[in-house]
Amino acid sequence: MADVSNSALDRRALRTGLRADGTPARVTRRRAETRERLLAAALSVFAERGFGRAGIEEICETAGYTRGAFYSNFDSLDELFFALYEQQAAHTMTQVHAALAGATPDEGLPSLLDRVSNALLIDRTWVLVRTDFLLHAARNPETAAALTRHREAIRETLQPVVVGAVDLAAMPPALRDPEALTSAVITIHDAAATRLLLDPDLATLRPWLRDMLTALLSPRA
Amino acid sequence: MADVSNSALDRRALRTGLRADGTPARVTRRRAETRERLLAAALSVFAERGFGRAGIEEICETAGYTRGAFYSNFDSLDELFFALYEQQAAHTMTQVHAALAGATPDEGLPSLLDRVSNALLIDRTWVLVRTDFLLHAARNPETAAALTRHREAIRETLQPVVVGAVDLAAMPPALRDPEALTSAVITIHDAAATRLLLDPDLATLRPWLRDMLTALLSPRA
DNA sequence: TGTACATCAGTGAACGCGCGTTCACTGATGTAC
DNA sequence: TGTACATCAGTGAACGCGCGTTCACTGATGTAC
Repeated sequence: MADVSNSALDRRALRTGLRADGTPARVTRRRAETRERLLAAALSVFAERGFGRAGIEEICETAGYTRGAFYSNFDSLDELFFALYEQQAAHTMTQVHAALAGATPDEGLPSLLDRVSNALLIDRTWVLVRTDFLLHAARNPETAAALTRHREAIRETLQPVVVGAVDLAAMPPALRDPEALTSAVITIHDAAATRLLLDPDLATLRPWLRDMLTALLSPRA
Repeated sequence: MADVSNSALDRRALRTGLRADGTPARVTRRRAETRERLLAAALSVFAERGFGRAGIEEICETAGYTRGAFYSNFDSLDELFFALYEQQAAHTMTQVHAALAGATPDEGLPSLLDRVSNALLIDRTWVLVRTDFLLHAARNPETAAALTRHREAIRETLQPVVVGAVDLAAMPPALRDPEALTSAVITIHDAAATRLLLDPDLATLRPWLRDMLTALLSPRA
């Protein structure tokens, strides 16, 4: 006599567009657009006020809906935040791939990394929200795992490029390992993003980033 | 007929312990302790919940007071947050000075920096709150100025030590400037703090930090 | 050191607003024929 | 393509809780003598 119906599961199914049997349910155009607009509004509200001070009301108003629309699409602000992160993370990966795809075979690493970071470091808005997400992750292991996964994916994409363009033997011991070296490159990029928070001037940031990467990767005696 | 009394000023005077004429008013022991306990409670609540989700009620409860005590000591959460930052920033400076004071003249830079970062990088709690403060600063120029000032102070303290122990001529161009070099050292330290958010294990972080600094400061051909 | 008095610091009750959450309803969208 | 019908997605009103803020009050602290 197991009760098959379960309202929480049903709602989940509704939101994720899966029927009870796993069949993808129709997702109407209208619904998809509402979701998009809510995500876009959330990005802007999170950036402006911080995740902790962003309200459902405010996000819906920004998106041009009433609060019911939110509850029809998400269970909680946390879920929306997570969805937003995944959307942006996917977008980031696309950008990185695009930047690398344009590479000529004999192009130097500095120029390559320049192009990658020009693609990534445009967006103060996203740096603000991403940092909030980092803090959220620091307090929530599940979120931390997702974030770490995404960073790993980026590292794996970048690693062959970095290793192919740097003479490992000329690196100091701690950077002779490809993984460590690529992580270090990403860390420098993170540091640049942090600087962007205090000084929004990209014109000073870009050369700084380039200089730092060049310094890190310059060959040793 | 200028009206000399002004209730906002009066309240400010009360809080800061200044009379209208600038004379320091008596600050009772009781009051000072209440303030301390509120700051300590705020640190813990901010760390646990994030600044954005921390409530006055929760902080007072943690400190063992009712909400009135808060309003008797601060005008707003922002003001408390700022006071907390200044307190901790002062503490940080003390720690840095203490770490440098213990130096022997012929001690190597790596060992020195090790001791500095051992003094600074203990405290995940404070890293959490400081990152929140950074975000707060990113949205609030006045706060950003205070934060930048504090970072400058640290750099000025560290700079002679770094310059004294590194062969500038053996650095890549971008790091030959003492200011840039010291900033870079601090940036690496920041990056380490960020890592602490995702992986609380100090045992892996400390060597990482040391390796990164060593790599950055290792002489070039 | 003790007492009387003045001021202060924190209490706790009261108020009210903002907003999260729910839900019956309706216009919008999609489907069947 | 058009119409009738079924389902869905978002509306907007209602509810109520949590909490920020105020304030008259009182026990604590400090001062004068």
